[in-house]
Amino acid sequence: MLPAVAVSQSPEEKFREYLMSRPKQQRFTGQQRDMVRYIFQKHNHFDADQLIDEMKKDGYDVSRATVYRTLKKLVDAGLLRKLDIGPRKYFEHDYGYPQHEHLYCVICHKMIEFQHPGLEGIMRNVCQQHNFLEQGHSFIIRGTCAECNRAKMTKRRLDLV
Amino acid sequence: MLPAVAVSQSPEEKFREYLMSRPKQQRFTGQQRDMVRYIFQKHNHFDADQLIDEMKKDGYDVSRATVYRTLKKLVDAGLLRKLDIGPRKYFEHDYGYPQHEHLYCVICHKMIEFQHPGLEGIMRNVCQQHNFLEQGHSFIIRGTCAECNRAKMTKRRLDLV
DNA sequence: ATTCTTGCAAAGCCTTTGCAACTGC
DNA sequence: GCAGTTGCAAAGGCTTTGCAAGAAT
Repeated sequence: MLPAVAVSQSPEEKFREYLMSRPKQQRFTGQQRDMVRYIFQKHNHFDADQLIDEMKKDGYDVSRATVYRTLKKLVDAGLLRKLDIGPRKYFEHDYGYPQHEHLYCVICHKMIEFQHPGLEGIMRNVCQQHNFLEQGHSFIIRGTCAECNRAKMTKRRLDLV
Repeated sequence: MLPAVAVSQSPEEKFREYLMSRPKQQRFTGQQRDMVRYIFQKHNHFDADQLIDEMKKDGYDVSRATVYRTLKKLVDAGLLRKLDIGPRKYFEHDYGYPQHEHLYCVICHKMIEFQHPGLEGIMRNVCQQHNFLEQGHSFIIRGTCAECNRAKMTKRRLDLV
């Protein structure tokens, strides 16, 4: 987990502002407020289903359709980032959280965040070269994490006995 | 389009070899041969649907289910790479084609390939730091390509008249 | 002959949507 | 009270699968 980025507004305020400023005015409802608070109270990666399960387990009354609709708005508002990993769509904090990339463990499905000082320059470079206007990017390295590697090695050793 | 990488076998041969070497022996059928030849005769990015359409247009008799099944084998065999771009799954040559990353134009859906000498080192670095064993990666920069940017600018100029 | 592959259509999975009831402003 | 939101269930897109018929070895 990386250090947070200082922001002047709470996610909730920022979302209200986004809703107000649309060409077509949108409303800030109780369920949306619950979702924003719930999501920004912890830091992790989640997909729609996980969020629904967790929120229900914690006593919130959320409907699948509304969660999908609200997640879309949150991405649009710049509060969340969407990640495509294989067939699943994950979400993670964007507002108040630094830009980063991911290592994705194909065994335990853990996501490890990383930053690298050279990346930004490379991207700027490449885009310039192709006259390309970046809107966003995703850089995901797939493989096996330290723990799972250890487990595999232990297992291999046991198999040899 | 990048320069090809020299390989000793034809894609077809390499696929046969893969099929033979499985724990459970698999067969090389006419439809699979058609697909391998068709796919490796041109270089481009495609999804299952596009491939089916194009092959049908060119007079081949392919069924959706078999195309999906064969594409999966081709990825497994190391002939194709799979890309997740938003909701779509694209395929591209892996065998005989160099490692590269993508710029994806959100307007015209063009995919531009690029390579950058610094990337490999960064990845090796990051993986080492986390004791992570890489199996593959995807680096996709989303945005608007040179042509679409030009078109937008022209349009803006016209709108101002 | 045996075993794998094919094609169909049905089922799956995840996400979106039409619509009537509801609620924020 | 108006306009946007909700929840349901139904529809969507894309992919996978069960099964009987067909093909490869």
